[in-house]
Amino acid sequence: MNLAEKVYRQLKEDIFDFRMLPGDRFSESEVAARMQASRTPVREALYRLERDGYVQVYFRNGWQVRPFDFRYFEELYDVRILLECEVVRRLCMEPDRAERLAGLVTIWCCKPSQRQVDPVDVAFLDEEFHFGLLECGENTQMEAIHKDVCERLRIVRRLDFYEPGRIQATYDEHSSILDAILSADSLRATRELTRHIELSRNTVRDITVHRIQE
Amino acid sequence: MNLAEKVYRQLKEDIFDFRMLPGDRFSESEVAARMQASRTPVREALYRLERDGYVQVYFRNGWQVRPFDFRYFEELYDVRILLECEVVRRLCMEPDRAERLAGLVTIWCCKPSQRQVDPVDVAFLDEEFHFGLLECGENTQMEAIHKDVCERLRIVRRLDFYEPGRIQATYDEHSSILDAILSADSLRATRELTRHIELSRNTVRDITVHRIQE
DNA sequence: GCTACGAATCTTGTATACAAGTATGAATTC
DNA sequence: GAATTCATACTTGTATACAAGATTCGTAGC
Repeated sequence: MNLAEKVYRQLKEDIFDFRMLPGDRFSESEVAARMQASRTPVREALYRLERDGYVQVYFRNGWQVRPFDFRYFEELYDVRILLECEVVRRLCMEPDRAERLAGLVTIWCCKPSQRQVDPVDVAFLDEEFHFGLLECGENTQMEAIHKDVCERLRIVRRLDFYEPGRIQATYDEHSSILDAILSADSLRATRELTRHIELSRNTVRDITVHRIQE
Repeated sequence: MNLAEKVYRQLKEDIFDFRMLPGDRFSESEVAARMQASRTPVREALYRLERDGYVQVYFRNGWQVRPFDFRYFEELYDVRILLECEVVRRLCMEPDRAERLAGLVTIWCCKPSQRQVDPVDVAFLDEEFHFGLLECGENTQMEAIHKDVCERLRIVRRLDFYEPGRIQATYDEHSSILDAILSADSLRATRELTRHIELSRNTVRDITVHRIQE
C-alpha cells in the first residue's frame, strides 16, 4: 500500500476517534513528523481529506479539522434516504428480487437467539445492509455516491448502536423492510426505510450533541 | 490561482475537447513539460482527475485517459433525474416557491423573440436552470452532489444543443416544468422533468456514438 | 500604556533529486 | 529461428531544498 494511502487512513481514523478535534489547526510538517513520512505523501492525503470535507486548507497558513456541522449531517441523511428509497422502489418491481436479497435475508430475518449483540459488529452489519440494498440496484454510480455519503456519515453513525435498544430495533426494522420488499409493497418498504434512517439520524444527533459538549 | 489548479483545468479541457483521447496513455513528465510546470502540481491535478473518474494511474507504469463508458453516463443521468425530481417535489410544497423561482421564470418563460439561439449560450443557461432548481432545494449536500454529477456529464452534454430543434424544445420544456411547479402540480412537474432529462440523455447518446466512431 | 513597524519564524506551493519497480529490446543460448 | 536473460531506459513514489507569502512577537517611538 502507498504511504500516502496509509497517512490518509490514519488521519481519517484520528479525526473519527476525536484524537484530532474539530477546529484543531495543524501543519503538514507536524503530521509528517508524527507519521514518520515526508510532506509529499502527507499533502496527497490531506488534499483527499479536503475533498472529502474533513479538513480545510488555508493559503500558506496551515490546515484545520472542519468543525462539526449538524446541518451537514442531516442533509447527508436526506441523501441517503433518497437513494435507498429509490433502489427499494426499483427492487419491488424486479421479479428476481428474492434471490438478490437472499444474503441479507439470512442475516437479518433470523431467530432472535442468532442475533449479534456487540455494537461494533452490529454497526458493521448495519452498514453492510444498506450497502447491500444499493448493490441490488444495478446502478454503480448511485452505489458509489451512496457509499461516499455513508463514509462521510460513519464518523457519527458508529455512536448509534451504543444506545440501549437500538440493536434490537435495528433487527426488527431491517427484517420488516426486507419483508415489505419481498411482498413488492413499495409504499410500505420506503415508508419503513425512511423511518428507520430518520430514527438512526435522531439518535446520532442526540448522542453527538452530548459528545461535543464533553 | 494555484499552478496545480491551472493544470487541472487545462487537462480536463484537453480531455473534454478530445485533444486527449479516451484510451490514450501518458506520463507525468510529458504533461509537466507541456504545461511548463514541475511534476508536483501535475501530480496533484492528476490525482484529482483520477478521483473524478477521468484518468487512471498504473503503479509505476503511467496514466491513461479512461475510455468512454456509456453505462456510466446513463447511470449518472439517472442520479440527476432522482435528485432534481426530489427537489421539485419539495418545491411544490413550499409556499414561497414563486419568489425562489423568479429568476428562472424570467429567463425561460419569455417571448419567443427573446430566446437565445447560440448553442453555447443555451447550453450554459440550461446548466444554470438545473443548478437553479437545486439551489431552491435548501440542501447544500444534495446540491453539491448534483453539481458533481453534472460536471461529470458536461463532457457529453455540450453536444446536445447542436441538434436542430433541441434549443426550442428546451425552452418549451423548461417553461412547462416551471409552470407545473408554480401550480404545485408535483406529478406533472416530475413527469415532465424526467422526460426532459431522458430526452437530453438520448440525444447525447446518439451523438456521442457518432463522434466516437469518427 | 499604546501603536506602528519590522525581523524572525512559521506556513504552504513548487522544483528537483533520488529510490524502487516495470517494460522493452538487444544479446545470448539452444 | 525461437526462447531466455539481462541491461537500460522509463515510470511513478517519496524525500528534500528552496521560494513566496502569512503570522507573530518584540521593540522603538510617542
